[in-house]
Amino acid sequence: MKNLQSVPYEDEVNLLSFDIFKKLSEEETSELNQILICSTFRRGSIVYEEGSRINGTYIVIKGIVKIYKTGFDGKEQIIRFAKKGDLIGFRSVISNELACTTSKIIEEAVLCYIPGDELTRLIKGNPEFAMALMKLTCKELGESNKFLTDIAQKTVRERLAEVLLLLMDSFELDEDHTLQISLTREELANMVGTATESVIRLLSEFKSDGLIELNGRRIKLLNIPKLIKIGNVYV
Amino acid sequence: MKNLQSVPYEDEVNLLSFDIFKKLSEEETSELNQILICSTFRRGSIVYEEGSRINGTYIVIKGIVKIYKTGFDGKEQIIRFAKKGDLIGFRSVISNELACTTSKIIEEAVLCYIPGDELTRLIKGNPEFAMALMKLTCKELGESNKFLTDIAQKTVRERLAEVLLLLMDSFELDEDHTLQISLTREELANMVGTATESVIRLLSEFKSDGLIELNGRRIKLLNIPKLIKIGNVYV
DNA sequence: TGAAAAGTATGATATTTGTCACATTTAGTG
DNA sequence: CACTAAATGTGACAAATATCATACTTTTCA
Repeated sequence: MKNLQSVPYEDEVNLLSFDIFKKLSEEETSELNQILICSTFRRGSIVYEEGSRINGTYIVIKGIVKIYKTGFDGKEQIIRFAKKGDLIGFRSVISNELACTTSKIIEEAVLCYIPGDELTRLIKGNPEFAMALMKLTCKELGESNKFLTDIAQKTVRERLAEVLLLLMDSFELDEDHTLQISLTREELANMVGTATESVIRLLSEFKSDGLIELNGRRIKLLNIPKLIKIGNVYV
Repeated sequence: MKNLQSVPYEDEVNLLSFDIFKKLSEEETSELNQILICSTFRRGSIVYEEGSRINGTYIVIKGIVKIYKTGFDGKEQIIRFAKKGDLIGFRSVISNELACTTSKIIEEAVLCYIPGDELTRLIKGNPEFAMALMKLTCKELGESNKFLTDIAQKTVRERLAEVLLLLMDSFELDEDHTLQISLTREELANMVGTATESVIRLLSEFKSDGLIELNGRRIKLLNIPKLIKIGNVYV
């Protein structure tokens, strides 16, 4: 139970560089800047836990946050990963419900806290901002329904290929075609919705089929068109 | 390809009786009333189809609408049912994407069309309304993520019990403990995310265990606590 | 640095669930 | 009302996936 602390982050944060805040006025931005509390969170830290009350939202300045639900038997289901520019926890603040997910840092992160009151004030005071936030939520809802359908209908093999491609879209590949996010096999399984062993087996299979290359947790995508075909992924 | 037409609906519609419009002012309500186009849709009608552009949203005045996505192999995944007071199609209007679901009438319905422009005007002009709409979306997102986790982790048996309970919450039981919605076994399967035959088998099993009683498509819930236990449903 | 913990890998096996075939019943429609 | 299509029900079987056991490897951190 260590690593749960966060330390203040002193650098300047330029809110306007994040899409979601683009619509804010100068005053709103500077006011928000006054209120923001930014901290560095170490790997493994829990930002908030499912079932707890959240009184504000966080904007991710850097790092990666894993957002997951815990099933009744304790197994994680990863809902999404948040990275630079993403908001986390804001759903529960708006709907005024207890957090329905847990947020855990998987790559050292800087997060800035925005109190719920301030968020509400911005929404009510700035229709353009409200609209942007609503768009964001609606897109997320669309993605969630899409993935729901995939989990319900696709095989594990298809879903694994799809998840690799989703990760590619979110975190890009480096020059070497390697996924820029490092996940354990168990985490991959918790995204795909399957057993860890199944992911391990399928990854080896993809590897021997020349679709990917494995170096510990680093995954290199060698044949993207084939992965698209296997995953039945249509853009 | 019949039944696709809708006929004008002439009765008075009292918008303020719907939660989502409670925050509208008198002028806004009467203006909206001018613009609303209400129609009766027959069973089987398609309101809008996945992939098409939607330029407005519909409020359900009466009846039941099935909202589903079509998987790559043509199989339906039911996302939700909309009933009196629910908005449909509004997600795509806000996010300005093509419809990501199809809406089909499964019980004769009256729907009123609200053009996207009007919806946007209301959101921008009335922060309370914007907030209410956002709450709605956030709740839906929470439910979607919850169900995603269930589909990923629970067995078909658990999910079927859960779905019966969800239907009970949405559509209530009559005095006779019978679910007030009539679905085919295939539709149940398309909610649960399984094969039709599996639903048929499990329903008979529930029946012989004395949990439910079947009369064609009418399902009577006899032992709700046991269904809760089987479905691992925690409120 | 080195021990403990966590993660990865693989085989054997059990379980769940889907698929196919076919009979029967029910519902919708001219 | 009768006829056709759709839906329901059941068995046999196949396929996909989970589970368990165990060995090996890597990471973590005291």
